[in-house]
Amino acid sequence: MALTIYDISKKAGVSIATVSRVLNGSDSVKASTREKVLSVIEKYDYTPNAYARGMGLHSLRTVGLLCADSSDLYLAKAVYYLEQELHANGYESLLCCTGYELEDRQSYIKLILSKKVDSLILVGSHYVSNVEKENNYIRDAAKQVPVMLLNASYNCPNVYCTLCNDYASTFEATSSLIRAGIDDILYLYDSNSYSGTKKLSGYKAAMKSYKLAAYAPYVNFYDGRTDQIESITNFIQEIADRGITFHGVVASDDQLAVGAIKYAQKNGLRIPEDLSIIGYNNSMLTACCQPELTSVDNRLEALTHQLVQTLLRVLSGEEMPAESVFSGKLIKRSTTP
Amino acid sequence: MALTIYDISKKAGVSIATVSRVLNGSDSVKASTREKVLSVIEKYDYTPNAYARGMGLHSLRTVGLLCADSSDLYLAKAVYYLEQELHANGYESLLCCTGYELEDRQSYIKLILSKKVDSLILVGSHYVSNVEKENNYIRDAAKQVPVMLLNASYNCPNVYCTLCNDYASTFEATSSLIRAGIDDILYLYDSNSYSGTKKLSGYKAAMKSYKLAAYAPYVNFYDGRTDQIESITNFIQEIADRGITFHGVVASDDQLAVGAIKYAQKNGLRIPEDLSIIGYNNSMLTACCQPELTSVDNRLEALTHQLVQTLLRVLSGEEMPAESVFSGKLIKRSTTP
DNA sequence: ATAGAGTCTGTAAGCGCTTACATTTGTAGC
DNA sequence: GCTACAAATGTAAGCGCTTACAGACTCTAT
Repeated sequence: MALTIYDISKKAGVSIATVSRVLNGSDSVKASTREKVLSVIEKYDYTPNAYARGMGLHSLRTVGLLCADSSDLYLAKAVYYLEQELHANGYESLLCCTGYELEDRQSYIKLILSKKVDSLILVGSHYVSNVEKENNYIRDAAKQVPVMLLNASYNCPNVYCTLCNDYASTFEATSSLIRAGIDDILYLYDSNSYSGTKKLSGYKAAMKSYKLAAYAPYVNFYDGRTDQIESITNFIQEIADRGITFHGVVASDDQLAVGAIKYAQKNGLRIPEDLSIIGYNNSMLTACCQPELTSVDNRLEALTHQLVQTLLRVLSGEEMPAESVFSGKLIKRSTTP
Repeated sequence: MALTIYDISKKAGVSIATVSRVLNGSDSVKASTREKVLSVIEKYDYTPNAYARGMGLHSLRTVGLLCADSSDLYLAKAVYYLEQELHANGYESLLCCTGYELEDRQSYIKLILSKKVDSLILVGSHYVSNVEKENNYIRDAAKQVPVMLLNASYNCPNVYCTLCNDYASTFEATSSLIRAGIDDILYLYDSNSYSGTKKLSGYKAAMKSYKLAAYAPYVNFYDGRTDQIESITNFIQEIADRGITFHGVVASDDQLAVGAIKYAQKNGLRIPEDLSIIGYNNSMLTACCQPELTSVDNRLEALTHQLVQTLLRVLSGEEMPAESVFSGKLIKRSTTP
């Protein structure tokens, strides 16, 4: 059986309260006593039982990190930054990969709340649906702990949002192609999430402001199949085969954009002369393809940093703004003129 | 304040013991009583406090998942599979991104063990060093809980390893190029970890068995800088500029291989005629480049599945083999003849 | 010497649950 | 209707910790 605080107190010749105080860094312990206790703890390599501790402390400095799929390039990066930032501030992360189904995410949240996390971070805009009723689970969770949203916005007490202005970024990306003289621009997207919708509107608004016709087919490839890129390429091919012409592609995601690059290569189209392409997220994929991909950087590192800082302040009782919005920026590379 | 078992017992008109029995699925509760209790639980949306529970049960069904960098393509996928499989079996994952430094990983482990996880999973071969002393932390941790290694092998009581035969895979990959008539093959690697060393030996052995000279420069690019691919390309360029010739590249990682592809493209070399390239991990990058990358699939899904199954059995007291070794396979695409 | 004000430490009452054991209730056989 | 036994439920003692409160000690100012 592992050692308990009683064993340590006995060996150190003090009461358990004193040991507990040393453990919790209380300053009302005489230096010599502290030394003595610490040396015993050290000697026997004692680690306090976290269950018991959690009961007394009402906080184990743990937050639940929910993301749909931690193997997604973008989400993985977000999870990484968040975990690092949380750890640096003394918090640990309970990771949950909830998938994209509403029901799964609900059962996950229930479970995670039973572990008495201090907060819930929902990573990715998938967590906010356009169907209001489907967001009830957020509302419910927020009754118990502060809920932090990364890349999505939802107006509800005790919910804090940190996001990029995806509408503006996509508007700008689209406009940049139009200004370069391209007027038939396809918008590829694969998600009806909060930010997915914002991006789509940004594209549409840009086209409309130049009085151009919008065409935005929805690509339904959520699962992480290895042939995903090929599927995207085929999808675009079908569109072209239907006689729809386009000289520009704006995508809601770098992966979709890579699919477009491969489509162009398959058809002997020159990039960017015959087809200009813009991705989103500025991921490592931008450097893997040839030519290298122009993409929108949505400031993930800044977002995650801000999110954690907001969380820490909320947990310490400060009044904080419910929404922090950053601006993305277009990183020009070789797939655009 | 959240509801406790007392509130529920009161509302249901039974004792807390009965509620507890219902919660734990004891069969010594009358059906009608069970119904009554369950309906109250349902009505008030009660979730038991996991810490209090953990004290009684001596397990919170949580395992610590340590990986160096969850944003790494390969590790992220591993984390994803592991989390899914664990969750499906009623376990949750405490994620820790420890970075690549020994000290950080030690402090992380200490912390995570205090949270009384049921096991520790070390994701990635970085965790096993060739310097025996540096592996002491594994030994220590294994005294407290079973330690599972993914992609590495370490002989120690209470440590269980699930891995792919990287030596054989790299031997085979290298040999396949040699058999295709290429005799100046460069091996690119970026890690001196357990599996890194195995792969390197596989390459060397293959070259030696055909009496060819090996040349394996070490690429030191751990950090996730976005210009990583470019750095790799430059690195290879320098080698070529030094007058070293090579018509084949075997890499310990897809990303390194992509760097090689870009090097070829920059220098107008045809792939695979002038330069053949083989990657490792069979990641999504294989589909992002042009031509598509031949790569070694190291059976990640099978590995993670096996690892969790082994863990579950170990936790339930079964005697299990200390090592499970899978065979990788070469997935032929367009960067090889 | 002694009250008063610190400073340090100990005592004991929880925290919300599980579970051994005690008690009550139900059932069958007479 | 009573006994004997099984089934169902309740009582209460932990689990290992935190922390309010009380008590003991030290030091200063009188």
